[in-house]
Amino acid sequence: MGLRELKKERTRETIAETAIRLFLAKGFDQVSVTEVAATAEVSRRTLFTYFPTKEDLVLQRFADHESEAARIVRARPAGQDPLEALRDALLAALEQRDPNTGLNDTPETRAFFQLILDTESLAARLTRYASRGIDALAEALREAGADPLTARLTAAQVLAVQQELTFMNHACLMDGSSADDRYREAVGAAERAFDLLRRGAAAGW
Amino acid sequence: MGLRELKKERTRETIAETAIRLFLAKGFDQVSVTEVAATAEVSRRTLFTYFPTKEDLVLQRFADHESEAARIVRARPAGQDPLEALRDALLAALEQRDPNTGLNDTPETRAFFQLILDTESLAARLTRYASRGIDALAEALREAGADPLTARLTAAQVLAVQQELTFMNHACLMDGSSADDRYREAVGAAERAFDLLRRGAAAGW
DNA sequence: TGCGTTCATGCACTCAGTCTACTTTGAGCG
DNA sequence: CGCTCAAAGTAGACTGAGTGCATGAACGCA
Repeated sequence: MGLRELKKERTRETIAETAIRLFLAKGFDQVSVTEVAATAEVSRRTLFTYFPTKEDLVLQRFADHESEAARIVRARPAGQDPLEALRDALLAALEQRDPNTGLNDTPETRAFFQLILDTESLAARLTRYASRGIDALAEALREAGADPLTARLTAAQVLAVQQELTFMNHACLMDGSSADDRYREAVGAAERAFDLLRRGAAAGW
Repeated sequence: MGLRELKKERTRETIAETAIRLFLAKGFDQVSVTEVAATAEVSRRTLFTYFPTKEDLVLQRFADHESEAARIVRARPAGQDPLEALRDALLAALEQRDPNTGLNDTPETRAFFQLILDTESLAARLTRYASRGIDALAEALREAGADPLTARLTAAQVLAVQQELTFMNHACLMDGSSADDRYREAVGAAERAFDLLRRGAAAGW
């Protein structure tokens, strides 16, 4: 990687970091793109070559995880069921307090989540990234042997449920629980969720 | 209802109708709010008192259906399972070629759907409305006796799956099928979807 | 060292959405 | 009726996001 690539990467990082810092401090709508650009010491125009919209300053990191679920399914051990692989990956992420699970209670992560939930345009775009992941996951499930219909339906269900679990974890943390307090419940909820996916609502009521 | 209310309602209708007509003819991004206002013969400012954003000119009708699923659960016959009620409602909607099922092949409805799917900002906002419905449906499921966790998870699953079914139906219609051609498959897909919800993925693979 | 390509910049522009101050008009009442 | 008030509409300026274009700076390579 040449010096050129390096500087680009660094500029990109600086811009996103600066933006998030300002947004956390003052609120997404209270900070203009012009202010972000000035603080990051680039021109407005440059900022927009790196990030197509203001929302992407915050969310582009999620875009990279768009097809995470599909990746997990493809990388599963031979013979393992896709749903099992997804469940295990989620449990592992919970154990590591992966921010994406909503179970990370460092002040920055909590504030970051809250920023997104408090800002309509950010929440909307995040939901959007999630639903793009459906296509990728459905494709992976087809490769795993599911018929196209089941693949799509299951993909939609899995991602919806994962997002919901994340929200619930975050909500608990914002209610005052520590991540460690919440951990057992979060694991229980995740297991219940995959139980629902595997065995259906009939099994639980 | 006084003359005042009447005129308000009429103005609202005129604006939305005009907007959609223009958007269908030229594309969402090719029509400015100013043009819509001028064509509808109101001021820009008036338009924005009726519709908070440009997207709402197209989508506000969906906002009203936000808690449709919750309503169906609450209105179900005594003793009937909520999932059954939702399935029956979906089957009935398919039979009536309800536009919300994606199974309506009048040129206007098809074009309308396509407009939304083709326009990133519209698609994003629509997804957003759908996920707002989760809260309402979860509440209704709790009233029906589900524990809070199961209620939320199930609500998320049901709405995700319904949206997916709608997309699939619309995609088939855009591929050239007539609504009647697609009807049987659509019913099958819906039944399969609720089967997945009720009995889980394990039952089908 | 020089040359072409890629990247950054400044500036002007369009368009969404808001604010303020002003005019119109339906509703209610004597 | 006509008066009056509040609700509704209007005009126009303003902020801020995002784009197009022409120009300048910096890297990579010979």
